Amino acid sequence: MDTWKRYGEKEVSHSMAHYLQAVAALKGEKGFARVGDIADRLGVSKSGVTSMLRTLHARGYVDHEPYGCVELTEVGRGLAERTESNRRVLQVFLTDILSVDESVAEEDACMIEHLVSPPVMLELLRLTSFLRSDAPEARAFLESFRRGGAACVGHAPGGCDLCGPVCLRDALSPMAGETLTRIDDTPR
Amino acid sequence: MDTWKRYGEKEVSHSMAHYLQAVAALKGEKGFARVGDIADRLGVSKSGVTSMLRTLHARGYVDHEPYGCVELTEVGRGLAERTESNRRVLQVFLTDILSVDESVAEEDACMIEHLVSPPVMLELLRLTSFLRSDAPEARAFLESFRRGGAACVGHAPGGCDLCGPVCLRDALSPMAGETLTRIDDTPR
DNA sequence: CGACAGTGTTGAGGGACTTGAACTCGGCTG
DNA sequence: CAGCCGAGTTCAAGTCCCTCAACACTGTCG
Repeated sequence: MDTWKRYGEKEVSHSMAHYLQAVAALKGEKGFARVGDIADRLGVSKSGVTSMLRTLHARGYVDHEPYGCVELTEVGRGLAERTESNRRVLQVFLTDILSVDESVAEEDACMIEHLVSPPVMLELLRLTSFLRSDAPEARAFLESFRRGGAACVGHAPGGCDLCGPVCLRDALSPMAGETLTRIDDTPR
Repeated sequence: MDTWKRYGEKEVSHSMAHYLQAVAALKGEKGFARVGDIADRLGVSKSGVTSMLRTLHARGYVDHEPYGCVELTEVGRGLAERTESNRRVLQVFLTDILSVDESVAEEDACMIEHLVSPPVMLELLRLTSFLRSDAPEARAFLESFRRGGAACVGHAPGGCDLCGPVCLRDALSPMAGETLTRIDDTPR
């Protein structure tokens, strides 16, 4: 099993994804993206930007002639837009459905936005939009869920069906802060 | 905005998380964890293992005297178990709720297991277990959802409420393979 | 005891990403 | 048109994680 090694073979790394998003955002906001603006926006040095642009150019994601502005290629723009959409959907799922703090949601979304595969994003989008719709099944479910629906059905010393030998709830609760208080064992 | 920079400041990196999980798994399976076993399991060189063990030891996650077996510290065991639980919950959410292919779910879970924060995991666990329970609201909702509930409510040229200026569905569909066929615009 | 096989470590080196210092480019300004 | 200044680049260096090659340890068997 070496699924885990594919981590380094992702189309874009976390850094790359954010450089691409920065370029796209600057183009949108000011019409052009310069090295210094990218550096400021990302909080990195200009030399770091130059060198990352070299990498991104080598991969065919940006065009950048020395001392000039940065342009996204078709592929680069697609990646930037996809990452941005992923982030947005994740953020909405985390805040609106899971009711997690805005700031936590933002951070988590930012961490994983570039790692979630298209099929998963597509289904997550569908789930989120359905849950946010006014379909009666959705409203009924969400209401129950928000009132404190199940956690760890089947929870028992030595293992629950979902989280395995060491209950996730037990492992997580001490670190989850106030969220903890909403969890209890009484399902439905 | 430099949330994105905290990526490198996570408690454990992707690699570390998998080394810790490997040690925990080997201890569980054979009672002890040796350098070579860890290397085989992860598909890395033994020297890589030695050097990572040095790093993990420096952080207080493992004990390892030269030429001896590897032991997890309390903290290390906690991290390994938490990551493992995260993976399991994510996997179940992806396969059972989002109905994503087993292999895709496995890969995605593996990519993000160490990045998702405890409050999010806790709520995701609650959502997943509630949706899998036999509560009537859950069954009704899931049934509708599986029949093809909404995607991109509000979808319109130029932007949908959820996925932003560039619709996630449009960006994703060409790459999502067969999943695509299950998506259409007709909500409920 | 002593050599061998298996196991583990060290060390040199590489790729990705970052920084800071020093240098270059290009356009304003006096 | 000379000088200056802001913007961008190059270069050396550092960190993380990995590899391969060479060396060191350990336990077993003759």
